[in-house]
Amino acid sequence: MPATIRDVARLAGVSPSTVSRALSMPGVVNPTTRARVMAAADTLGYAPNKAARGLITGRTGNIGLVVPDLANPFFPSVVKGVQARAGESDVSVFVADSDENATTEIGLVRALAKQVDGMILCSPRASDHELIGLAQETNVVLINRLVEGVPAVTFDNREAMRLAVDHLVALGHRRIAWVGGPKTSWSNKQRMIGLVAAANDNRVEVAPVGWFQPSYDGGIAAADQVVAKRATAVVAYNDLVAIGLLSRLHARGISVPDDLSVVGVDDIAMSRMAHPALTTVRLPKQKSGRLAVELMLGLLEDRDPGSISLRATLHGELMVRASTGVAPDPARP
Amino acid sequence: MPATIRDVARLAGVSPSTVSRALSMPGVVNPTTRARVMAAADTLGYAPNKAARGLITGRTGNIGLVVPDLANPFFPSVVKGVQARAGESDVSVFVADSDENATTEIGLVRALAKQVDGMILCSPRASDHELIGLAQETNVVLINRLVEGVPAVTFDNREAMRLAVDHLVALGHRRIAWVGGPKTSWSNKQRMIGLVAAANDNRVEVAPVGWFQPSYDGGIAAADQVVAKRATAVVAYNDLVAIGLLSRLHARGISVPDDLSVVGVDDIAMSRMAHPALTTVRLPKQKSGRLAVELMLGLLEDRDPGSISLRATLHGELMVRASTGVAPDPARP
DNA sequence: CACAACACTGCAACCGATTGCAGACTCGCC
DNA sequence: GGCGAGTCTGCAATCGGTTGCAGTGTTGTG
Repeated sequence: MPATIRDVARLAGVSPSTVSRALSMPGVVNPTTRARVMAAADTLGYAPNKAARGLITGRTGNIGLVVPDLANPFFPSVVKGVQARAGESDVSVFVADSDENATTEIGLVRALAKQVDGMILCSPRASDHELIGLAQETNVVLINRLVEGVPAVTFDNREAMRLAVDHLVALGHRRIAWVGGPKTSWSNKQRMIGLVAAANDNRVEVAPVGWFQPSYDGGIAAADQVVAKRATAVVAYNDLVAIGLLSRLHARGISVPDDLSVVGVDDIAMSRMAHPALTTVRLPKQKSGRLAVELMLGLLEDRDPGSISLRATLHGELMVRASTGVAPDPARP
Repeated sequence: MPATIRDVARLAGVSPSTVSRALSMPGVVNPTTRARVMAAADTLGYAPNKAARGLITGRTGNIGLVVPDLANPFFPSVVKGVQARAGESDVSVFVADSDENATTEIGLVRALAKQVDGMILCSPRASDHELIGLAQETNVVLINRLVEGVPAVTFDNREAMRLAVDHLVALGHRRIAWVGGPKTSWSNKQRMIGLVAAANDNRVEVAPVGWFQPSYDGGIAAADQVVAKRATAVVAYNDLVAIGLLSRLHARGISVPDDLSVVGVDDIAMSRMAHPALTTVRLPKQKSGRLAVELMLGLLEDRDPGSISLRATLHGELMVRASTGVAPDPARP
């Protein structure tokens, strides 16, 4: 139904090859002819079929993006960053949601791989081994995950946790509970390590509470254990968990921040809407998406590995809001 | 780099055509041969190139989905529904975010149209005219928008508003404020009409407050005008707006639901996390996505229009939570 | 045993684009 | 006028598949 290159060629009275050249290699074709072709293409509303072009050039002008869960507000921000940067270079983005499932994730990559020039995987759930496998089948850029030899954009998790801890220490907290995310999550591990390191440097205690779903309900589930730890502050794996905590703490009549300070990580939109508004470490989510696309474009540009940077690390920023305050006076039980 | 049909053919010692048939028309090929082909395909990890197949069959096995804003929690739910249903039929989904921009939206559809069998547009921002245009260029299914002659899945907005109004009336409210969404939004119009109709039937007043961004900030912006309307209840265009209202009302010391009851529409995840938890009309978001895919598959199956249903209407469900209560006693100022 | 019917399989064309190569034409210069 | 260089254009092959048609081999029947 839509116009093909042959339709344009016929209307312009030239061969398809000339149309192709007129459109993608200006200068090599006679200006007069070119104008005629352009006019014809215009009246027919012609747009080249990217898939067909991809067959022969090996470049589709598309990239794929897989995220674990679009319902987690962290990811849409990344998606927006990716789409924005991709749009600037005229590449289309195919987004897919893996439902937090490693198998689905791999399946999606395989299904999309042939139709795109490369895949960006955000917080992938697959194993290092599987990711390395994918990376040699197709161009892969990771976000929020570090795997040997695979280009990646990551957040400086150690630094992020240091920001959180320094803030709490400055408020007089000496014992900090930690509500972990999924046990197998790479970023969870990084954050845990960062937290412990920052706590040690400050000579304050860390009380780990275990591993929870990175969701509101995960926070709800963790809250009572947090209280039992008798810490004066708690750092959660991410904002969603922190907001779950806030909710359950409120229900139990525990005052935040008077009895307990709460800190999250991510700074999703919901965090400033929470009661009290959540203190958190803002991660540059959109920027991570933009950067991932840039790495990808670099990968595609020169196949020569080593000539471009394969790593980018982004820094977080502490957003102090109402969920943190000075530690309760220990003299006052 | 990845295996082609020719590689498989060579390994199995047959021609490419046989491989093609073995894979997609079982029964027409000798079981022994078929087994050999399957084995070869397996060892090579062969998967047909959908784009190439699409060239000749006219079917790519992909569908596109455009939403206005992935950061609005309403849309990811729809996306998940679409992906789930599509996955069951082995079709891949390409998701794109139009940034609430009609021009971007159209551009995305055009860019994707050639690489997919059809496009699902959720809450499109484009004009009826433009949508009709798109619908004759490619297969289009709409969600949450009704346009003459274009297949669509919609929510019963009138009924939704009636549920909200009946609930409030039962609680004794006689004057209901209405915080509208974007002026040009189709669903906003429908909800406004539904609200007024339900109010008239119940002989209660409606006090419209104007049009606002369908976001948290939109709710914040509307709150003071709502208060000035001296209504005892307010219905917001959607939950995001309602939650914004809650926040600003709280800041002003207005008690919800004692002074003012608040009702939203959508039932996004955030609504039950709000303080107080938001009473709202739940719309079956995932289901709308699933259904849209089903309409699309029907469209693709038989090109014969008229043989399949082109319309589906989904019903909402009232979720009573803590943000609504009995109307304050008018005798007690 | 001859011949028809049938089940499989391969050849070749095609989908919509790109591109190496060669042919046609123009132009300039001797 | 003839020749070489240079510019532009078209032919045909190709990408990875699918499919109509024809050809081969096997089987069944008279």
